[in-house]
Order: sequence, then C-alpha cells, then structure tokens
Amino acid sequence: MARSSTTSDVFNAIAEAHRREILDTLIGGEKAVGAIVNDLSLSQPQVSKHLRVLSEVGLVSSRAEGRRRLYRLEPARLQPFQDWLAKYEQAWNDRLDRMDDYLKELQQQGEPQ
Amino acid sequence: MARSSTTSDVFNAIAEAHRREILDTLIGGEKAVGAIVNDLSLSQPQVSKHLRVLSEVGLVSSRAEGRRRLYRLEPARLQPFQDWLAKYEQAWNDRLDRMDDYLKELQQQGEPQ
DNA sequence: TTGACATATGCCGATATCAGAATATGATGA
DNA sequence: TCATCATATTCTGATATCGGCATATGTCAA
Repeated sequence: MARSSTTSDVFNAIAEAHRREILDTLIGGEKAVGAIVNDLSLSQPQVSKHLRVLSEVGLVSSRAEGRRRLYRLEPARLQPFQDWLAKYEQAWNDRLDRMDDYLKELQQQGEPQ
Repeated sequence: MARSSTTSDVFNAIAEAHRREILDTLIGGEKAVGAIVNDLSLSQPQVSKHLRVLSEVGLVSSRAEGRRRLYRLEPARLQPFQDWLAKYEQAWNDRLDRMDDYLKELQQQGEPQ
C-alpha cells in the first residue's frame, strides 16, 4: 500500500503555508482572487487552486460579483481544530499543575532554613 | 519548480491522521513504542517513523528505560496552534456580532405588530 | 458579437511522503 | 558471548501534491 489518501480534511488544508497565508489575508474581510494574488506574491492559478482546497473543506466561501469572485473566511469551520486542541488542554494543565507542585516543594525545602 | 519542502513544521506534523492518533494515546501519559503499536493497529516501523516526525517538531519527547523507549507528549509545543487560532478569534467574534445584530433586527421587525 | 478582463481547470514534471519488508542497532539476561 | 526482546533505520514502490504553463470558462462593455 502507499499514502493514505488524507486529502481534504481541515488539518491538511491548513498544513500548507501558502494556504495559511491566504487565510490570513482574508481575516480583514472578503477579498477577490486578484487582490489575494497581489497581496501575496503567488500566481493566479496557484491562488485559485489553493482557494479550491480551502473551499472544499469549508474554510472559505465565495460569491460572484460581476466578473470577480469574492472569497471570505468561514471561521466557524475552525471548530474541528479548536476541538482537537481542547483535548490537549487537560494534559497541558496537568503539566502546569505538576510544575506548580514542584515549585512549591522547592519553596518549602528552602523555607525551614 | 515543484513542492515547497514544508517538511517538519508543526502544522505538517499534525496533518497526518495516524500521527494525531499517536498523540491521542499519549494524552494519558508516557508510553512505550510497543504499547502504542498495540493501542492503534499500526506496524512498529510505522509508529517509530511517525514518532520521529513528531519528535523533530518537538511535539513529543522520549527517554530510554531499559530496552524500551518511552515517549511523552509535550503540550507546550501546541502553542503555535493556539497562537494561530487566536488570530482568527477576532474574525470569529465579528461574525457572531453581525449575526447577533441581524437577529435583533429580526426581533424588532416582529415586535411592532 | 467581439474583445478584454477575471477566474478556473487541465496537463505536466519534480518531489514529498506514506506503508511495507528487511535489516540494523542497542540493551538485557543467561 | 550469545540469544532475545525493543526500537530505529534503510530501501523500495505507489501515490499525492505542488508549481508552472497553457487554455477554458464566464462576464462585462462597446
């Protein structure tokens, strides 16, 4: 067997640096393809193709305005990512707690003297 | 030109479903390679290789115990994701605010009658 | 209708990346 | 030292994915 066809989940979509850059430029609001091409220094087909991937996972949506196509961010679709991250918050806090305990222990060892 | 050598940044590391699964099994705490192999149904080399990637970006760390190698999660390295996500919180809240305004507007249109 | 503009798509070559099998490395205990 | 257990590495073939180029599609304006 070979690669495990993971195409088109949110995690893969944001794995690409260029796609993250595109998402960044959309934070300010709706933007046409040409504007994105100008903002970043990417070719037009390159941007269109990345937008397609982002669109397929729902991270952006688009509407036509004349001959232009305006893309907008869909922050709600970052939810899977949020959820994923949240699972680790517990582990994270546990680590912090242990570190806290450790620091307190050090402090107590220091006080008596 | 071709692919843009993105290997080994944190975002790519978690793009792989199997690697996310491995991280999941480590939430409970330190675990040996063999234990991970048993938990998930992956081959030993497969697990070792994924662990290597995760290790290179710092998402896991390891220590030797006898002939076994114990891997543990490094939640601190999730910070880049937190940061990245935070950038979008503003856009997210803006959307919610607009939706809120819209709902209020609908409500006001309904009240007068 | 025709031409110009804006975007999308198809094809290609280069490369990254995955899984599997075999093997290397390293540590333990007899 | 030798056999065994635990893990890492190497090699390979299959496939996914990226960028570039050319071209198709769609929309407006004259």
